Amino acid sequence: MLAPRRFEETMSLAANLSAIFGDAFATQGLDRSFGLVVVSARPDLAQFQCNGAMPAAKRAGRNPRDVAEGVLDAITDESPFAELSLAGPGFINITLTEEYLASYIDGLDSRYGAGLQEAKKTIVDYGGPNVAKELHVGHLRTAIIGESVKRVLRFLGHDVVGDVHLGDWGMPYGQLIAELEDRFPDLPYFDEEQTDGYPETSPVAIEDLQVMYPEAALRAKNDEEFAARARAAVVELQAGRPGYRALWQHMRDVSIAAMKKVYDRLNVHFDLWYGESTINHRLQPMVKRLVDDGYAYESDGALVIEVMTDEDTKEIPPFLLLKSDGASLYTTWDLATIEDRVEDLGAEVILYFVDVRQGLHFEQVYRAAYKTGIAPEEVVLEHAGNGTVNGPDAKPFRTRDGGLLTLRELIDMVVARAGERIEENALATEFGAEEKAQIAEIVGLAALKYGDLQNHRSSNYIFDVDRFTSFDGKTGPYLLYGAVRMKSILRETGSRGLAAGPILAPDREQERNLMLQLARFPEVVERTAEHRAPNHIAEYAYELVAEFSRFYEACHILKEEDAARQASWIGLVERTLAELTTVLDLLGIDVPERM
RNA sequence: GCCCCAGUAGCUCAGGGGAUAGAGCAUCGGCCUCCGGAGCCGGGAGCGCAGGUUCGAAUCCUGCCUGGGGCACCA
Repeated sequence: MLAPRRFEETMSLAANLSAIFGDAFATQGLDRSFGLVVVSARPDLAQFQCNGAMPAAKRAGRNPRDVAEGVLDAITDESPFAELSLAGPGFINITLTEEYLASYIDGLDSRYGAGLQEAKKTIVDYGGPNVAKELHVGHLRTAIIGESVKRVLRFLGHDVVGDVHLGDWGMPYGQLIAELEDRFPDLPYFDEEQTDGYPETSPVAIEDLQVMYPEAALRAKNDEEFAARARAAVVELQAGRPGYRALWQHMRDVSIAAMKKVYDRLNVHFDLWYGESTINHRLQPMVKRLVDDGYAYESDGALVIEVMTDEDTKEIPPFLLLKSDGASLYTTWDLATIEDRVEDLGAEVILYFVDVRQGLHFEQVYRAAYKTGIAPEEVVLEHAGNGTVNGPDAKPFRTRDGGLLTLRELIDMVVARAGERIEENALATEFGAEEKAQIAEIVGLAALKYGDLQNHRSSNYIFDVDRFTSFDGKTGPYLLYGAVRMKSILRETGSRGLAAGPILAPDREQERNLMLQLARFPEVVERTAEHRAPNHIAEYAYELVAEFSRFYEACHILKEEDAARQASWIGLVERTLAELTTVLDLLGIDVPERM
């Protein structure tokens, strides 16, 4: 079956054609959706194809070739088509006239044919870093995949809010408070008599926390007395003990400041810096209601919600609402966060860009949310899981000594390698050291992001700094090179007083293919949004640059003697650069002026 | 034990029930009077196994094999 599509919403080339064929199917008493036109799988035969005659015939109990004949006969306006033909069991092959294609490209605006979807209030939950711990490799994918999908959804007209959703409310902060109390017992935060007037500056820097946290965590593991104090500290923190809250606020502030530096470098920007603590005020009322309404019951001393239903053939463990000591935990917070997002933010769609290994957890949370009415049925809760960044051994990436690599170190590594590549290739030789460093930063980040985003979000991939920073092949640097070369051409034509003119009907294969490529953008963006998977648009970026390179090879703009043709080509370069820049921006990748 | 995900070219990965399964790297062979050769053109090479559904399956279903991951008081 064909998936139902609402192609009225866009003005894309394929959508225009789909509308024409949809009408033709409708005159045959068949569903319009069978008119879906897609890029041909056989470019040697046609540019586009419509396969709807086969499923339509099956449903109508007719012969597919007859249906296709009927559809072709029903097309009233054949002016866009250079050729329409029937092939095989019922494929309709479509080739456009050069004039129709050129006129379509000529009419493109800054949306490149993409329509706006019905706006949904969408919360994108990505990041999820823990306070007091430096960002590490594990935070890379969620950040850049979430950022890209956020941008894509926004481009398509959705009302999108990105939330970092900090891990800021669990055991680590009890452990840190207990650890700090041991080390600095005289600090005012630990004086139970004092309830305000705490210092404004933090007693600990982020570097202190990064050293202290692992030590405290280890201690809690081996020292039961310490662990008990840490647990007690969490309870008091969550209950609102002023000194603990003030200290916690310091830890949170210095952590966020450190994280922002890394996220800014990645071009990842959150609208909300909410965290688990944000919904603390909701916990007690929510739990009380869930108990009162009979959803939550006691099991082994803990409070749980049954989330398995009669239809389930598999085992789903109950949702843990409160621990047996009465404390809340991440499940509680995630549920209350849904309540918060629905009630306070008006969320219609909540997307979680979190490691795929959290799959069962989210399934439980979503089931609990729907069952209890915290999420109304029409609210979409979706876990867009991401895989891991692996080392050469195909296991999650580690440093040589087995430790976790911080995200900052990872970025530095790629940027340094990109800088070496620039030197090796004797590029940017005329630039000063500062500009070179800026270029290396942009190129390195493009290499890192494109190396990641070209993989499907849910698959693991092998991190290979040499491959990612290579200037050959399907890499970030190659894409930037393509964009920079376009800029270079436009600078050159501009300096010669040459301007863009109307797009003429293509008279070379490479010119036509570039136009056809430019026209594919809308469906790619929609597919990216639908699957919450930036690899589709990453693939498209490569195809676009590759198509441009062929055009560049075949159509020498400066040498072209026909002024109208030359102006048309300049216009084509302008449109290609503009679309590519948009595509790269949707991936969160910046383009330098020169490199 | 149960559940989830994956297995596609030598390597790293795409792939939307449709025709002849695509890229990049590597490899072999071509192309520099030319806007930036970081390029372009071409060759060889592949869907884990066995069934099933379908006019049509890498794609959907079942079983098996292999690998990774997850299974309430950590997040």
